[in-house]
Parts: sequence; structure tokens; C-alpha cells
Amino acid sequence: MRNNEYTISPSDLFHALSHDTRLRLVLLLTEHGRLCVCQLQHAVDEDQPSISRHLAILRKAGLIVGERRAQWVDYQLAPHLPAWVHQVLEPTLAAAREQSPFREDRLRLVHMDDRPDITCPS
Amino acid sequence: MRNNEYTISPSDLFHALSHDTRLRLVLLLTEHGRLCVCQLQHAVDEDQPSISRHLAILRKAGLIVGERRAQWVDYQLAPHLPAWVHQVLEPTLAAAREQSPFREDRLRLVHMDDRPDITCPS
DNA sequence: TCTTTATATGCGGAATAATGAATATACCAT
DNA sequence: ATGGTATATTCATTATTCCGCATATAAAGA
Repeated sequence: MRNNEYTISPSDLFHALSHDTRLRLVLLLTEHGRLCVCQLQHAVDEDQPSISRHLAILRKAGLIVGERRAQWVDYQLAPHLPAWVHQVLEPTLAAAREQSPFREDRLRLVHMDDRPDITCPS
Repeated sequence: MRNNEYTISPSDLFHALSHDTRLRLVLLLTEHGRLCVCQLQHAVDEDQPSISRHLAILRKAGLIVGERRAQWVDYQLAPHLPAWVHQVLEPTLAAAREQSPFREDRLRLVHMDDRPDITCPS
């Protein structure tokens, strides 16, 4: 939940995004700005400890920050990321939108509203 | 030495570049276009089998291609890479130029000419 | 306080990836 | 053929990462 101040290096960025799940999480945050863990979990459709651990890795890399809101924790891209990081994420997002599994991630996220068992208020 | 035809996915790209040495090799090729193994080896200053193995990983990912020229093998970014890959590499290169270890890699590459024991003709 | 929901973390084992040393291959020159 | 240089690959070992499972923490509500 702590955010890091030091600026990310290219090596750190590619290492952080080298796991498919982490890349998908970051792209969801790039596209949607701010999402709580349960939304991310539902979108990528993996078990909760896995999501939390991957979010922790991204947090420690300085790529994202989490903020608690009541019982939930909202994540977003770290503020003040160097411009080149955004310049890398944008074309990556554009490419990922066309393919699995990110296509499905987005659909699952959008369709969360339909599900009565989801309590997290967006 | 074989080049792959299938198009690279965001996940594949970040995975291929998740190792510092591989990122440096790809950035050198992004900047210089075409380099033989001995130039890459001298630039990143690591042992030869390591370089060859990392180049093989990048080759199998479809990111680079190698072409034999007499006893040397020249590598370059794969032709016809999707545009988004270049759009990712460009800002990454710009950021890496400012920092270690890529700064030093470039210096070592440029200073190869001064060294009488380097036989590889650029 | 007790319960429930949301999130995070600790731990052991399994899977992956990286490394070093040795060897193989490819090409050139003699 | 032989030897030399450049590059690639194999094998065994080590290191790193990932996963499942259990548990811990944090906040909310009864």
C-alpha cells in the first residue's frame, strides 16, 4: 500500500510486465484509471491471493499505487510516472485490445454491473 | 538463425525483454540497425555463450533475425515487426540512453574501432 | 465483541529461467 | 586436411519465480 518514489528504469518496467497477469492488470488500470482489487480480480478471472501478490510486485516496482477506500483498495497507475512509461503503455494497450486475453478481460470488467453478487461500488 | 513468421503479442514482447541483457541487446539493435555478435558481445561485455543464448531467445520470440556474413552473424530487428513494437521500443531507447548500463554499452560499441584486436568488419 | 467481506502475506513445493563449462558447428585461410 | 576465429548448443547446476493453501489483517456491520 506504500508507494515508491524512485523513478522506474526500462529494465524494471519490462521486468514488472513480464508476467502475463501483471501486464493485463496494468493495461486495465491504464485504460480505466482506477479500479479496486475485486474488479481487477473479476476481470482477469484469477484467484484472489494471486492478484494481490502480482499487485504487490507492481507496487514495489513503483508502477502502481493503492489507496484504501473503506474495505476496498483502489489501484491506479502511480502519479508522476515518467512520460516514456506512458508512451510505452499506450501502444501496448492499443495492440492488446485486439487480442486475447485482454479482450476478454475488458468484457468481464464491463459486465460486472450485471452481476448481483458483486458488492464493490465502482 | 531461422526467423519466425508469427506476429508477436504484447505478452511475448515484455517477456522477451524482461532480462536486462536482452533488453540491452535489442536497444543496441534498435539504435544501430545491424550489428554482428562480436560487436554486441563487446558492447554488453558478457561472455559469448550468454550472448548467443539470449540472442536465440529473442530470435525465437520473433523480435530479431540473424544473417550470416562469412564467419560472422549480423543481427537486426525482424523486418515487418508490427508498428506498435517500434512505438514501444522508441521511448524505451530514449529513456535508456540516459542511464546505466545502456549508456556504457553504447560507449563500448563506439570505441570498438580503437581496438586493434577486433577483427569483425562493421 | 463477533461475523463477514476484502485484501495481503507467509510458506513449501513445482515450474522456469539463467549460468558456467564444455563441446559442436560454420566458415575462412593456409 | 589443418588450424583459427566466430557463433551456437548441450548439459548439469543453481537461482528465481510462481502457485496453492493457509492464515493474517483491516474495515464494516450487527
